[in-house]
Amino acid sequence: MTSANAAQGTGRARTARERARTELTREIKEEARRQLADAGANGLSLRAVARELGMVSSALYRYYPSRDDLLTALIIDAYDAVGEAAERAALTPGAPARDRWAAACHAIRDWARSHPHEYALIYGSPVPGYRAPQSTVGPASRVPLALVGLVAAAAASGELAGPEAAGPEAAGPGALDPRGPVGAALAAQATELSAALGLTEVPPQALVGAVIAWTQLFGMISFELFGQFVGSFEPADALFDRAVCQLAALAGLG
Amino acid sequence: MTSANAAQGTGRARTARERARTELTREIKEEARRQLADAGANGLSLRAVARELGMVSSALYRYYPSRDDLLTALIIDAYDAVGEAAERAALTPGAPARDRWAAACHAIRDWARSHPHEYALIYGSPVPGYRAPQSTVGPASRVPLALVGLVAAAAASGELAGPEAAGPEAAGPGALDPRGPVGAALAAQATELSAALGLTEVPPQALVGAVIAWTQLFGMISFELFGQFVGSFEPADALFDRAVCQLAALAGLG
DNA sequence: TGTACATCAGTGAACGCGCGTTCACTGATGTAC
DNA sequence: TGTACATCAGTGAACGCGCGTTCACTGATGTAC
Repeated sequence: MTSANAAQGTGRARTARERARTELTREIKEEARRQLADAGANGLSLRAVARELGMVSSALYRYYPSRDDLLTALIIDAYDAVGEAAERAALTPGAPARDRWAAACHAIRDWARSHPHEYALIYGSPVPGYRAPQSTVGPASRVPLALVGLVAAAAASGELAGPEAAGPEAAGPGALDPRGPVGAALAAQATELSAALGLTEVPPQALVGAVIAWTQLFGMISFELFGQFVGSFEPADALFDRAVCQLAALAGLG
Repeated sequence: MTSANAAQGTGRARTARERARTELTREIKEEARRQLADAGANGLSLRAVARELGMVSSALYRYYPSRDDLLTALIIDAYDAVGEAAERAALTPGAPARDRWAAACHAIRDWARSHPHEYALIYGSPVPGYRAPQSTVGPASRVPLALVGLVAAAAASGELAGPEAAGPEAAGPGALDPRGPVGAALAAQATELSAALGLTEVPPQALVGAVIAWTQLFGMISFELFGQFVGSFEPADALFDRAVCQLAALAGLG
């Protein structure tokens, strides 16, 4: 480990080749991200990336075996970036669950607004002809896991509002009750999922509430970024804030 | 008006040319929709459409002056189709508002599931390089109008649950209250919008609730169609049903 | 009813462009002795 | 420390493909007299 050219984790020396390789890999992805903005995922072109980097197109094949592999790398990076933002905001220890929830929602929205094309890449229409490989699944689940984890933590600490806290009228029409116990089919899916996640202490209706809130959150962000609010609720800040409060209530954090 | 070749609305005679033209216009859009499925909006190609119809590509320019105009026609058709489905379900007279709400939500989801590529075209990531013209705005607002109209009708008939019906705990933390009065910024946007729509009788928080519910609805459908539920809540029927009930409550129809 | 003219749908060739991927190669960097 | 060999990043040409759009044209359909 001779200072300058020591490898980060291992003690192996990093050769100039290795350094050049990581650097160029980074530059390729950076340029590709820039091109997502102009042309979208379908329009991402190895030739254009190479051209912009001053290389010949065939040289890129030393770094990514195909266009789809480059796309996969971008997708994983994007999921990791938004996932990390959500985790960082959600896992602030000490703060009440409700505040952590709001912080996570805002962190996700902020990331989406500052990276709209990467957001579209992962939460927009599927890229035709592209099948996401297994390696994207882990990164993709970081955001929902962070949100569900929040609810699980609240359940563990007794912060979670049960259905009995929902007031008299919420106890009304049985299965239609939006905050009451979930139906059998849904409960089965929920318990299976929470078992898979190792979160057995979270009650099914809270998990379901968190998942529904998760979809709402991204519905809101997608409408904002994809232009459905043009001419009505734009800017969408106030609408978003209110939705976040409602979501917290749905997830039992209200 | 000599029976067979009388024009539909006007009394003008329809020539063979006119009939051929409407027929081919229909066939072009039909084939283009088929290609959306394979290649997505970016991949929609005039040449491929022409090839499939047994025409030469330049012939299509008699029908659409450019690729983007064909895309616009598809977008308008899609908005109209989902809008009509929503209206038909929402405007059933007599039924209670809550049921009409659920019917509209299910009608929209059903349309989306049976036309996933058209759904992606209008609610997915924006097509790079394509600017939606003004003519799409009217069709695009049919769905939100149908939903807001439902809430407005409920308000007019006294069916709408006010904030006071939300139970003791909902009256809690002032501005954070998810069902209480909306803040000033949001109220201003809401009243401006309802004035523009000519729906002055609907209170701002009900309008805001309807809009938030609208975003949630499409968040749910997008996640279902775009694959975010793969491996967890799939099929999403039970989750969707529950979300719809919660949405009705948020919109004041619960 | 028949004829002369106008309209317009569809053809075929062309322009100029971009794409992903393969392959044999040169020459620089790294490694084992 | 120096040399022989192996590794591998990047080149340049090529393959075969598809695209949107323009343009001069042919020939069928429609219309006015």
